Amino acid sequence: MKDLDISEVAKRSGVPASTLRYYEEKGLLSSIGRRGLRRLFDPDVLERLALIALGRAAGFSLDEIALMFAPDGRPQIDREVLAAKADELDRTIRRLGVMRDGLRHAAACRAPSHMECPTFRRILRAAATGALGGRGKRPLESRA
Amino acid sequence: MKDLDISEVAKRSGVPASTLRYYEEKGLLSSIGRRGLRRLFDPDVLERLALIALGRAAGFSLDEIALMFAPDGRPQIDREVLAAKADELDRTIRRLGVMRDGLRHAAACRAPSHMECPTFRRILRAAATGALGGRGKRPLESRA
DNA sequence: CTGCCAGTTCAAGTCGACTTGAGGTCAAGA
DNA sequence: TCTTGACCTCAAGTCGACTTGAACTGGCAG
Repeated sequence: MKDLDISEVAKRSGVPASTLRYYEEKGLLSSIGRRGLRRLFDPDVLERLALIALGRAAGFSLDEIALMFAPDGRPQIDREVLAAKADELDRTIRRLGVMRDGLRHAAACRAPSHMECPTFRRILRAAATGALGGRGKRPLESRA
Repeated sequence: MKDLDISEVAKRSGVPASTLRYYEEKGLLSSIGRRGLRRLFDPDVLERLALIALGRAAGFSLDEIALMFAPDGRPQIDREVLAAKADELDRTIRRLGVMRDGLRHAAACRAPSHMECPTFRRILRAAATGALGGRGKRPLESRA
């Protein structure tokens, strides 16, 4: 009785059934068979889902993650790719750190208007020149 | 001859004309008049655009940014909002730092398969429990 | 045997920030 | 005066990761 049905996988992993179907369609995971119409999953799928979640948390797209699984299903992760992503995260972290400090400063600044604060104006200039990467996607989810 | 036409603003700010129209439609900025059909902008719009770029870099949505401008056009930024965003960035930065270290480790790890590396498995468990916020939006643009 | 309902498929919708395309206007240079 | 072409509007498309809805199926409890 090891095989799991989709709701069981959803419950144990916290991933909605619709997402599981979507992942299967995308080739990120596969069901081991069917009982009638219903998918049956090998319990290993839970580890696979953890790997996917990890990849997502690291900023990989689903397509990138798909490439990290060898045809046989085992993770086959290129160390260079990992290092490159780590470097990318490093740059992002630095950028966000600058922003955070700027926000912190602006929040505490006693100048009557932010525009009169030299620090704020300096950061503003950086933003205007694109140095802060203002054209990127949103750095995180607000969860609000 | 101070007023700028849209291509002039685009050139000086680096923001495409289509985006400028979009921003105007969204209420993030306004043109000062028209010459025929053509919009004319006050040079102040460049500062406004810098502010918008800054807000985007900090992770605010366009709607949030719109709220930061008082009806009279001056920035009217709630210090609490700034502090809250700074805190949010702090959490993101910490999360990304964990990820970066994990990636770095996995990239350097000599275990034959990542699954045999205790550190990797520990991070994997964290991802599985959602501790790494795997359900958020992508942390940054790959720019690739 | 039968009805229920969890599960299925496939297409379409959502969200945010823009971009693109079709078709129209008009100030300015030749 | 006529042509040019930058600008205009409005609708629709794009991208990624899913979610939602309508219509359908079939294993299992009664």
